[in-house]
Amino acid sequence: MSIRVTADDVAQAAGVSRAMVSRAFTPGASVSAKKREHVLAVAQALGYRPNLIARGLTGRSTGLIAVVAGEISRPYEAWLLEHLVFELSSRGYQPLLLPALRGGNVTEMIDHALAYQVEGAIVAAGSVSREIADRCRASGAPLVLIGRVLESSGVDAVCCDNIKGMHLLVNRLVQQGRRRIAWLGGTEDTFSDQERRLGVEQALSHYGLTLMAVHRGDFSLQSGLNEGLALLGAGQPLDAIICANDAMALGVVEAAAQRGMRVPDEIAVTGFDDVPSAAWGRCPLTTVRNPVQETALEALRLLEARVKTPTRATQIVRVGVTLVERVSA
Amino acid sequence: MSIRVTADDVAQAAGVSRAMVSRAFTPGASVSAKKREHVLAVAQALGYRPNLIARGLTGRSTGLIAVVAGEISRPYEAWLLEHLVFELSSRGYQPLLLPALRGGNVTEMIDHALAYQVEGAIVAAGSVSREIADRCRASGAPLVLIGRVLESSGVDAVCCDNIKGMHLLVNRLVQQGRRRIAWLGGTEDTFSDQERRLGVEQALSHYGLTLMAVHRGDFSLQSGLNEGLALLGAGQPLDAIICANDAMALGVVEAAAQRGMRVPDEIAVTGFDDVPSAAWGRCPLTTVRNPVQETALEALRLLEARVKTPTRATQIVRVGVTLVERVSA
DNA sequence: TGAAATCTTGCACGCGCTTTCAAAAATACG
DNA sequence: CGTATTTTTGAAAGCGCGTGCAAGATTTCA
Repeated sequence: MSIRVTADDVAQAAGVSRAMVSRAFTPGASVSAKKREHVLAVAQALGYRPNLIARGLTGRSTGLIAVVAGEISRPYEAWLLEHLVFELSSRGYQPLLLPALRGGNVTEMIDHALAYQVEGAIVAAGSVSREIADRCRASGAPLVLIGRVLESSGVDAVCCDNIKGMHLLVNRLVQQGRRRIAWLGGTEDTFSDQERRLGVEQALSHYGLTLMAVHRGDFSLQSGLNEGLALLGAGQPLDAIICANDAMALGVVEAAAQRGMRVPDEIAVTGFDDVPSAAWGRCPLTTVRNPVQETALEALRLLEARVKTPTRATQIVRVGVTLVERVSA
Repeated sequence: MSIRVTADDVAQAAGVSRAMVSRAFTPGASVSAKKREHVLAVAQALGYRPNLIARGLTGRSTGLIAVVAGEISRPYEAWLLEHLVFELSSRGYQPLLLPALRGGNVTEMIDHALAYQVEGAIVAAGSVSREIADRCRASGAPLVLIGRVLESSGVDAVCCDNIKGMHLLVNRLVQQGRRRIAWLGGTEDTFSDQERRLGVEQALSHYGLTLMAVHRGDFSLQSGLNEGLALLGAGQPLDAIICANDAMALGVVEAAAQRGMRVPDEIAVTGFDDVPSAAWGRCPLTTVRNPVQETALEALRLLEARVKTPTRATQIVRVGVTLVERVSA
């Protein structure tokens, strides 16, 4: 078997022209059924598959979609990525995975991916500049954002309803009689962090309340533990800590245990996302369900819609959230 | 700005031939420094980047590497994938992510990736047939296996020392005086499952012991809980449960809590891999550290070495493991 | 059976790029 | 200053594929 079998080899072996081979692999092309079958059989025997790279060159689609994901080892990102990749490849696309390096330049990564003639890009990490959005548009590769919205920039996005989610959580806490509430935020300059905090403050002010303390972590379990210890040791009597995501909430639960405080009796802790591990462990989390599958689906829908109609109006989809009541609050 | 700027456009704008543009972008090519600079400047201004798809067609490398990962939402797979992707892209490769669907055909996926002229494939999930290994070789795209070994088939692989890991664990349990030991295995037909179980039985027989019970889960937390409840409720007095991975061990810890049994006093539980979450929660796991970063690095080294020397002898790298002593055993 | 309509097929071109080759320019050396 | 050597450059030939076009084969219909 040769190192690389091309359409020419198949044509020769099947006694037809090279064009016929190409047509045999193109559904709906003008070939007699008999000949197509024959060509396909020969191709099979020779182990031939059309070179998708070469095909992409002729103007036909490459099927490549760039996916920029955050730190995959974090539960939410991993969960989302899994759905994204699954949906993508079951639709015949190939995900080109770009890591959003710490402090790494998403712009540069997308730029690089563009050189592979990707048909589109799904960005679920880092922050995108208007500039890169324009580059994508110029290349005809639509951009879809997940979990972040680039205002008034013509970029489609899908994002859960952070504000409503936090309203649900705050309502519950207040109804439980909690009044001394602290906020543990995530990485600064993060869209989710900003919207979620806004949601908390809105809901609180509706009850005439304000945050008693504000700390900031980096969305990781470890930072949840650290900041949790700090919050609970500050001498200020709190009765609830609202965290910007589940991982940090889990860390805070741990911190409470280390401080000998009972959750939820002495202190309530809430998360956000409802990642799989939120339901487990010492204290199952009361949290907000962020529907990943629906998110992934919507992102693809947006992408395909824009490929089909590049000029359609920018669309920002807000997927719905629901309160998940477990034991931590 | 045109929808797609090509080398021709740049050549025209810079007043040189298209070949010059190509050379300007090829390090070490024969171009005068002055002209290269000029061309690069014009290219920059026009927003030109060489089309990597077209470049790949000319026989130069595409830089694409297929990565087949398992269920990304599982901690170990996510952790490994993160390292893999990071190392890959910091070396200038682009990971093409292929999901190993449940019951999905790894063969078919790789076959598809081959059509993208990938330079190699790293398989960390599913099981590969000899057949697909041959196809890869024929295409000149080396295959590297992670965590699984395809005996006598000329496929390079990197895999941790499962046997030794289990010896370490069993030694510790026995030294603690535990004798009534059960095994909770993972998905059947899995290389890790088989080797790890073998390791346990070897070590046990060295002490003249045998397993008191054998159950099987699917490497998930949930199955750990289910089987843990079953094992602990079977009426048979156990003093240790050795699990095939951390996730199941965490589930068993949970099961013990539900049964009102104290870990490690009444029952010891051990994991394998030392995923980040193993150190957390109600009962930090005593486990075996599976060095992911080293694994990822070795896999790339193997890949590159074989690309460079296709005929080199098959190499199977066993990365070392260490015992991580925490509280669960 | 013959002409018109319909399929089927092969040729040749182009996608955007790299690279060989030979010609042209620049440099070296006597 | 002339020739030998080296460097720089452009023309052209692919890489593997899809597709428009026109010629050839087949079918249809009168």
